[in-house]
Amino acid sequence: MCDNCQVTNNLDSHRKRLTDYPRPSVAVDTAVLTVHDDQLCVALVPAQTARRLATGPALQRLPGTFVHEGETLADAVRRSLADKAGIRGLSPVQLQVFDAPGRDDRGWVMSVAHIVVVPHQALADVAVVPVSAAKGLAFDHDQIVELALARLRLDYTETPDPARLLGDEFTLLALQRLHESVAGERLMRDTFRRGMERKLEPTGQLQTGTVGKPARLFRRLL
Amino acid sequence: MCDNCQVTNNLDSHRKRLTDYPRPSVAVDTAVLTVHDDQLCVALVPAQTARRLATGPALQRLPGTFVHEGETLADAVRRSLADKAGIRGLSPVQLQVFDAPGRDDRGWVMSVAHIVVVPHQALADVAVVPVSAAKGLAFDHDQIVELALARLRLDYTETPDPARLLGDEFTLLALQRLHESVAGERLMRDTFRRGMERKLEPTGQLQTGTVGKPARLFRRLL
DNA sequence: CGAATAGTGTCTCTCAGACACTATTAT
DNA sequence: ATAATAGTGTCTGAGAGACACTATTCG
Repeated sequence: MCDNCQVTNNLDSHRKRLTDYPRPSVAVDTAVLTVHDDQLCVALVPAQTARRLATGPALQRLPGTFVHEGETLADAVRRSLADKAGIRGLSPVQLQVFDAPGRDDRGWVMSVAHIVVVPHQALADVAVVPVSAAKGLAFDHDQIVELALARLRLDYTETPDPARLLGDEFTLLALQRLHESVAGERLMRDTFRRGMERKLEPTGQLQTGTVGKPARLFRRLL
Repeated sequence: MCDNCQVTNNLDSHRKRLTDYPRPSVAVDTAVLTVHDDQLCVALVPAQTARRLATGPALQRLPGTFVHEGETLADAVRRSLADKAGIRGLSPVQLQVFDAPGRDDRGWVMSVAHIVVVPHQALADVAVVPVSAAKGLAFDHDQIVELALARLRLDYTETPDPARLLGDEFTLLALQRLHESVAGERLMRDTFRRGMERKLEPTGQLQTGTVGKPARLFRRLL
């Protein structure tokens, strides 16, 4: 047993040692997802890595930052996105730690992957690409996008617009279009309506100004 | 070893070096789960905290350790369990990072919670208590147990003994008893058999030496 | 034999998938 | 009127829940 870690016998000696051995840098990297033109998209920023400097072609990466002392991971996510895109009021969800030694050629860096979902308008200043085109990213960010995608799709199979991209009131058609964009495939109208209508309540109001029979507006239950 | 050197080579000059940031200590804490006497149990070790020194009553915690440089989180989990219980050949599954500032009164410590499932015989040297009795643990370890429980139960609803507690061959009754222990409740025989038999194949052999009609032995598919 | 467990059959209810039909609006 | 969308009805097949029945072993 390493005696840096065998610390439980004497608290005072351990207090000294906590900062005495090597510690990793801890970063957060965030898959910022949105829907634009019926496409599920992810925000990317330019990467500044040794590989880019050496080989030329511009690498892209997910926005991220190192965690500061006294800050939670979620706070670090919010800070990095506020700095890079001016987005606020987010609720980051933690996905997984990426800890492979050598994943970052700058040294010992662990990254805690997060997911955040925002309306497309909030991403005016950021490059956004369809998730299908987000390949070949820096570090292990391809994997993070994969994970985020799987998580988001799972959430959207169970709950009507859990990320609240549509606001509080919406029609069933708008909801279905959104869920189809997230899923990346068409959904059956009957099954979708039956499944979702149980988790919604009608507001009593109708949508106006559209072609066809006016649709009822719904609100999320609970 | 000097990680400053390997860092400075690759960094842009205008960037801060990795080691210029304050870095957290990163620990792993593991919910070691097992089934004993039809009860789902978790391994606990004595905790040595400031609170314990102040108030007297013995606190318990999940086994854990700080992560070493050049080591993955899974390796750290294996090392901590090999040291404390002599267990080997594990496949730790990562659950979640606990990062609340102040969660550890020794300083800035993040803990990556893990789950590991082992046969009860492997835990001879460790104190094991039913999960229902694992309350009031040190740090945020109550939450980790909760999470681990939810995860394990989810896995066991979908797959026959995913942790392979029963070995490679078993009867449907043994499998059902195990799944009931994990779930903490009785399961319906019909539904359980129908659901599981699709994911199993009969070995062609029968169990011997038991009361009643001899049961077929099954093996996991795939 | 009776107790205990294994394995099969079958009825009902729910729900997904699929299709058809009616209703209401804009152009 | 026609296109387009909203909403409802209904048939079918798969599967869960529930119960009953037969089969095989031990003591």
